Amino acid sequence: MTARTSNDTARDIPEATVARLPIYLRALITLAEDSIETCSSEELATAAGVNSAKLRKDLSYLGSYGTRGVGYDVEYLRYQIAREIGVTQDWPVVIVGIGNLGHALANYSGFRSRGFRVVALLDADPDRHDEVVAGVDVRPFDELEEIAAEHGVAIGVIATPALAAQDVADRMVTAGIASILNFAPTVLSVPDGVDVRKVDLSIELQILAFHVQRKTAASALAQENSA
Amino acid sequence: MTARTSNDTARDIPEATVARLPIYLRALITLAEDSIETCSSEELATAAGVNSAKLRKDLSYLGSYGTRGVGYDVEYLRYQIAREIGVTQDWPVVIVGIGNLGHALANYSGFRSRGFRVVALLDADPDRHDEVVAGVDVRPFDELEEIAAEHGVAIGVIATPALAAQDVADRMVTAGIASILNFAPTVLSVPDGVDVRKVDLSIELQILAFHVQRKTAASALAQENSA
DNA sequence: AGGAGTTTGTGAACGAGAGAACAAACTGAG
DNA sequence: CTCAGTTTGTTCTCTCGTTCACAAACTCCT
Repeated sequence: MTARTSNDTARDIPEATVARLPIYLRALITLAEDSIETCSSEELATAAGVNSAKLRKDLSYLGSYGTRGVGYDVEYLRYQIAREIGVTQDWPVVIVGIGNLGHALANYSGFRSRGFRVVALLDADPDRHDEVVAGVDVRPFDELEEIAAEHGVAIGVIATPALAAQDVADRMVTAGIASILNFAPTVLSVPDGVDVRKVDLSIELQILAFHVQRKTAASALAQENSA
Repeated sequence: MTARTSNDTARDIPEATVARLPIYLRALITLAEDSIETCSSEELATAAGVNSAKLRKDLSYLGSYGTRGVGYDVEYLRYQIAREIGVTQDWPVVIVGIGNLGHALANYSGFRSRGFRVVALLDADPDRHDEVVAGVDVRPFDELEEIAAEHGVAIGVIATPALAAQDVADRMVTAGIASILNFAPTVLSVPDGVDVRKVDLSIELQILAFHVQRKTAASALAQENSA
């Protein structure tokens, strides 16, 4: 997925593990809210919806933060994972495209609570400028470079229609944004070293539909055979 | 991911391949719109953002729909993939939770164009009932079973806050909905045979943040070494 | 102190997915 | 008809990820 460019000095953590760390983090936060101070790999795995062996192996890539015979200290492990992911620091983010989805993203509380701060909402449509969404000004798309430089933005979110997405991505790359979260239903082409993650709502539904169809086809066949 | 319950009579397609079929489908639709009648695996692979060998292997699970020395007929392959996924038929869908995200989902045109028809928007808040969003009535959550039965709903979308999500999922399962797309930041526990896919906005950002951090840490280190 | 009972961290087996490479099958020119 | 050129479908290998199983390390009770 992500291009490994430079020579990895840090021990590298498998991509599959990285994708699960935020899940563990959320589970730990929930446990902490319930005033639970210690948990076993089994308990944490259940809370995160994974196998306990997998959880232990994942955590072992970060270091040895548990105590045998006891388990993990919730607060301590929570901090270690947060530090590893990088959510102990503040991440300025720009969102481009203030349609329905852009609105939803701007209002999503899960961003702010994880250290992601929306510093600007950008839209090409002049009618939307000077609007205020979720306490943030909507600015002209042309100001992207300026805003990115000013706030040190490293992460950009694309919530435009498919047609505009590639242009937006190009401009983001020019502006020095090397990590992009793309909600537009398009394959983006970007230079090496730029990290793109894609979220596609209709693809998720299609995958579900495939499984539904397979299930119903299988049961119809079973019924036929038993007749 | 998905629990394989029944004895698979159909040749089974690897999960990784299933996840890519909708991408191929979209690429084919784009090609068709550009009046391209034939394409090679290389061209289609580029349009879909994958390796051509992987594409050919994926397609080979569906059957042998290409012609050696020629390539694939765009329209024919498009139909075959659509049929395999199941998007040639109509899929009634309910969305629960009409916040910002629910609104965005209800308005998302990519659903309707792929055969997903939103038959109802449900919300527990009585103030929202009889509102109309994207041409669809907002109904009380209590009517879930009734509506699901009436329209033969097989797929449910959860766009509620985290706290409500498990209850909603339980009710969906009771109502016979065995495929759930969950946008709430929670791990759902469901009986075997129920298929849950999760989309988590803040997790995607956290994964990006991890890579940014690693990149900047690596370059800082490189700079240090060269000094 | 010692032993029974837990629970972590990890080595090793296993399975799934990615990519290279090539034979099979087609087209079109001569 | 034959041969060169093209492109698919598939086999093989390698890498990555998952799971099992167990030694190491800790607690607590006697």
